[in-house]
Amino acid sequence: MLTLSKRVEYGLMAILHMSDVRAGDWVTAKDMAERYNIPGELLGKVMQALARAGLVSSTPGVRGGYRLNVPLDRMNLGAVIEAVEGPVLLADCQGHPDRCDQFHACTLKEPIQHIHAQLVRYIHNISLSQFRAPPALETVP
Amino acid sequence: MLTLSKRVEYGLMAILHMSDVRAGDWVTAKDMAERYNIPGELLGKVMQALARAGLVSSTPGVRGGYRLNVPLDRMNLGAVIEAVEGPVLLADCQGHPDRCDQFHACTLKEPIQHIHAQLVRYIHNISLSQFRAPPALETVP
DNA sequence: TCAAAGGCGACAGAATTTGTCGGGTTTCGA
DNA sequence: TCGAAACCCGACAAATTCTGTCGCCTTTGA
Repeated sequence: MLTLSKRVEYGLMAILHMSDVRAGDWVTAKDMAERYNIPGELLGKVMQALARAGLVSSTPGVRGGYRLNVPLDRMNLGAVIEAVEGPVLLADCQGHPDRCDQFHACTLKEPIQHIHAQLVRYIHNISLSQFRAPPALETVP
Repeated sequence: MLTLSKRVEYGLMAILHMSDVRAGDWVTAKDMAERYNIPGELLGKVMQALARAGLVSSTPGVRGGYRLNVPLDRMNLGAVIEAVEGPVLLADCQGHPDRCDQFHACTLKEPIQHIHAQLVRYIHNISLSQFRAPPALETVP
């Protein structure tokens, strides 16, 4: 709960990596997989998902690879999560209302939709540039 | 990802239920399980976790049960999640750094701690009174 | 024309979550 | 005083989800 999946982590690592490379250069999934010790085929799938969502561009062929399609500071955590895992659901009754044993007795349905909307907005406001900001300067009272 | 577990849902339903009952009345896990169609033993464990965290009081014995220990508007979502599932982790490398195949190559460690701290603060600011607020009045620009 | 790359679907293994069972301990009331 | 009803707790089985692997296809460029 509230834990990023491996796939999202891999996607974030790849995105950060690509943002370090000379703009316009193509980077292969294999390269990144080796560098970060990520299973190659899995990173491939994650990259394909990011490409489908338009966050990165891809080109096949022998000199192919991936590159960022959007500058880092215009990407956000919510977009990456949704690209890699599909829509965020706060409760799975939002996705599979049929498989919920609490159906009509449930007192959470409506409030969950409310909180869900807040949370989605929240994660879409977390810019990926925060992922390379200097360590948080916590305000200690 | 970002999905509330069944156990947290059950805990929330129980808390909302108890906040509806005359203050000071004891409610049994069995009663709530039947009313909301929740497996009894499971709800029992969830209630025990809430009790250990001090959110509810419990009393054994034939006229025993549970009751709220803290008024609804002073409870928050983060406290319930942590009571039921233990500490929130944004990445499981925070809990099991050993089992992370990316160890030193990982570029996410520090930023994740930063975002994690933000997120924990965020969910602790979601008051449970929001779970029975009227439907969200979205500000449409 | 061939090696190297992305694209995709199906599947096995691992891990987590959910639910069940059995046995305790405490309390109240008949 | 004794038993029913409740909380308490650990261990285990079942179900689900997540992770990782494999095979085959298409595209590109030297």
